[in-house]
Amino acid sequence: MSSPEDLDKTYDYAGVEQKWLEQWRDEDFYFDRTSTKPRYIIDTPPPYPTGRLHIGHALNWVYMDIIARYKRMRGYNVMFPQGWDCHGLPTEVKVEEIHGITKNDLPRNEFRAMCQELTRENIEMMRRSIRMMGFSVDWSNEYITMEPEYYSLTQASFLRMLKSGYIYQSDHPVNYCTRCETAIAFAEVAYTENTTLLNYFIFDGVEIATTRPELLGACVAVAVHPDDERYTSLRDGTLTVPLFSYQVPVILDETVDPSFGSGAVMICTFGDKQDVVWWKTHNLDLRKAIDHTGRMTAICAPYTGMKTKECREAILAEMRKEGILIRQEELPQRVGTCWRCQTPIEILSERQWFVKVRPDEITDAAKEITWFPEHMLTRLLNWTSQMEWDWCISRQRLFATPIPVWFCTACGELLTPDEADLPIDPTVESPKIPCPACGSAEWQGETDVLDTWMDSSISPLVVSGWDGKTTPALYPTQLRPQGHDIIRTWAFYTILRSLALTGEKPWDGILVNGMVLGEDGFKMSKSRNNVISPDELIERHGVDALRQWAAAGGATGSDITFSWNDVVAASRFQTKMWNIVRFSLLQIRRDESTADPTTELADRWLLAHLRRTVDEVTTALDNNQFDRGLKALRDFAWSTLADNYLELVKGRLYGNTPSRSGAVSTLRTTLDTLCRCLAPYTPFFAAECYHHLTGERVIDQEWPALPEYDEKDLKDGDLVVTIVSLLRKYKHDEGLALNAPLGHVTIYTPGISFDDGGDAGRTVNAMIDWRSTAPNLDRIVSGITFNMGIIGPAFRKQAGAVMQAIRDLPMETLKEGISSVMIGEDEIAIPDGAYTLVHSYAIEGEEVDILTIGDIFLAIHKRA
RNA sequence: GGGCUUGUGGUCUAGCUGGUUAUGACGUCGCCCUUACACGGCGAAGAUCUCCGGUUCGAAUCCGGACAGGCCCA
Repeated sequence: MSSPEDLDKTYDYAGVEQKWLEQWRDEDFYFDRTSTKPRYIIDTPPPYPTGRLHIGHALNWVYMDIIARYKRMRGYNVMFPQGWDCHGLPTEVKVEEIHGITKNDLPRNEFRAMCQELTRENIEMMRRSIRMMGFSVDWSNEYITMEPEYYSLTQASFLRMLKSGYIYQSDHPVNYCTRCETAIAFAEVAYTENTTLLNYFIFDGVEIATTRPELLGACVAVAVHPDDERYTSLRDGTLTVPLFSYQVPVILDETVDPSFGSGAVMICTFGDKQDVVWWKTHNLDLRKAIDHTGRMTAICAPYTGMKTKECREAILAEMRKEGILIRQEELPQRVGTCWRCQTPIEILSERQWFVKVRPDEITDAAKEITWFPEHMLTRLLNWTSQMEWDWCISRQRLFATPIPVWFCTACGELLTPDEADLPIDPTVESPKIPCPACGSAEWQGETDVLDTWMDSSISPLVVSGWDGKTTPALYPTQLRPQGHDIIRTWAFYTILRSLALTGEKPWDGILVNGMVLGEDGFKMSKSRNNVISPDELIERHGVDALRQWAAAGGATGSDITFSWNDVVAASRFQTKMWNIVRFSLLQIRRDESTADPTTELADRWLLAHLRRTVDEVTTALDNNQFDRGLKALRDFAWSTLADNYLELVKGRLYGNTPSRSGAVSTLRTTLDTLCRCLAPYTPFFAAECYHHLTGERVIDQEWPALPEYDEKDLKDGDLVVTIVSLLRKYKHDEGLALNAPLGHVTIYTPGISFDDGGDAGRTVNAMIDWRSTAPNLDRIVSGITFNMGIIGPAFRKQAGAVMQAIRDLPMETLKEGISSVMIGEDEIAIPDGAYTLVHSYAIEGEEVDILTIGDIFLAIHKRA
């Protein structure tokens, strides 16, 4: 224990945080694979290594770290691993930018190496941030998806799902980004609003409206509604595509909206998702008009090689020339764009790899998982139930996990590697065997790579120690913490993959955090200039203040509006708490007695409240209600302990009575307990205080377990506190200083006899006489109030009538007390406590001021 | 257009399995530098709980509708 003189007057968060960062060892937070304690594995979200941790990460990691630290104190063997989800386009783009190249300028492997190098640098920067924030990460279980140990597992998972029929390849329309030159999944499509032109033109005599005239060369049919009488004559016939002069069938389909445009729709492969549906149901031809670089193909001659936009203008110009363009209207629309680069997506038909989506399996598993908050489950269920296409997992990129298969150049036979040989890059390595089907020795490696979600969706398996084959003994994990923005992606894919690979759910629970909004209430964005960086916050108020903000800024799961106020309040709480510790240490240090401490009512009362607070915090943390727990602790420390208890016992602490050490020992227990409870929230602050108090490390302590308390101590203590506060208010109203002598006060507590050990009198500087009898005063009933909590349930519909009947009784009757009341012919019993009489007092004899709390009277004798 | 969600003093926020006086913070006003803390203490003012309707003896809380915001999607 240190001497109080060592404690600075104000809490130096920067110094303290630095000190404990140096003190904690990585080993302190390791998961013990040999332990017999119950396990608690957190499936930490692996961030994309941009090099910067943003405030949303901070929120997410604070939740996890609170849980990790709390569970350790509760006796769990906790794994809080850190992963890095490396692959993806942003890094490719960044590398191109840094080196002034495009990825096709150099060999695949050289480009990948550049991506890896940048990623390693970024990971290192983010590691430093995570360490600086004191997150108790288990670095012995770190994983990096681009490293061979990890992506060989990604490849193994691919091969297993290929074997079990979950993965197949097929020619199928996919969402395609022509800038990134890759297929993307629906989950990666973002939608933006804009206005486009709806062009009306004559299509072989029929008026047709289209927003995509550039796809005219990809037209494969014209569709009309079967009941549309305007087009009866066209049924079963064909039309000639203008400008391109080839025949397309006219088809009938109920889903055509006759009121949109002219009621005739041109179907192209593919203008939108609806085209795909019609194309499939009517078995239409496939005409590929756009290639994967976004240029028009040979079938679009003479527009071949043009970008879609140029082609659109050219075709419209040609239509005008031909005189078939009738008019153009503005049309608001939502355009699907690539979520990474905002380029409008095209729907192209390509040979791609797919994972089968089995919505029922996923739905069932999702329901077995405990969702915090519960309603987030609905989002996943809604998304799952409306899945129309399977998940396209192949990408035409470079920095990603290679798809580990080869094709025979002679016969097209597919060959997969032995799992023992993973990881492999099929574009670099070749099989040593000839083709089992045709005997050819020429192999072509698959150049497509895997969607990054294929990497990250096995994270719970990997941290549980998956060998690529059998379900790990530590599976499933206990908790997946993540944001609600990626429920349809990461949560969805992880459940799907877990079921495909193990048949089990990946986690027992999922904790979904909200987004952090800027101070203006909008999503943080550079363009709004409302971005707050964690660094800025830490610089100004320290890590613990940031953590308090994250924990208490809002209810778990809801979006949290950033507020400097909350951060400042957090930092003030630390100062307050620090001063409580300083003051207490001064008192503890003066404690020379070795005898058993004499406890007073106030001491027992404080411990009762402490126990209740611990219970509240425990329940809150067990239910991921971080804000509730922290608020309970702040309220207890500031109000109950500092403003009430310390004020009550100061008199004892300053004196030398035998009950002094009772107060000291109470303070010791209370601060010890408070530090432990604060440890998950503000680990640096708690560590520092605890060290001063006990000389030990709070991270080595167990969660507090306090004895049961006596309800009477709680009630009587509350009464003393109320009395003190009433007397303070009285002083305030009388214009007296709070420490001014108040003279003589008689307190009548009829039926209750208790001993406050003189604490109340010393606190308000008065001589207090406690009487367990009613005072000898004349009193007049001046009104009545009803306790609806009793009246309501007891009388239901009759409540109003009962209250009126009681009000109608003569004051004299009420004064004597009633047990029943007549309503019409019926006698109705009135339960105890159903009403309270409001009194005024007639003062006789000595002139006293009267204060009342219920039936308790405080008589203040104006002269001592 | 659909699904989910939110709407509480000047600002942010808790409560929302219905029950006396609606939580806390910041801000505002008054008094107090009482030997831990003025980043403090003691008090005060400030809310028709978005609006309308319903259920109920009783609604911030449950139901329906409107308006507004957010997220996800068509």
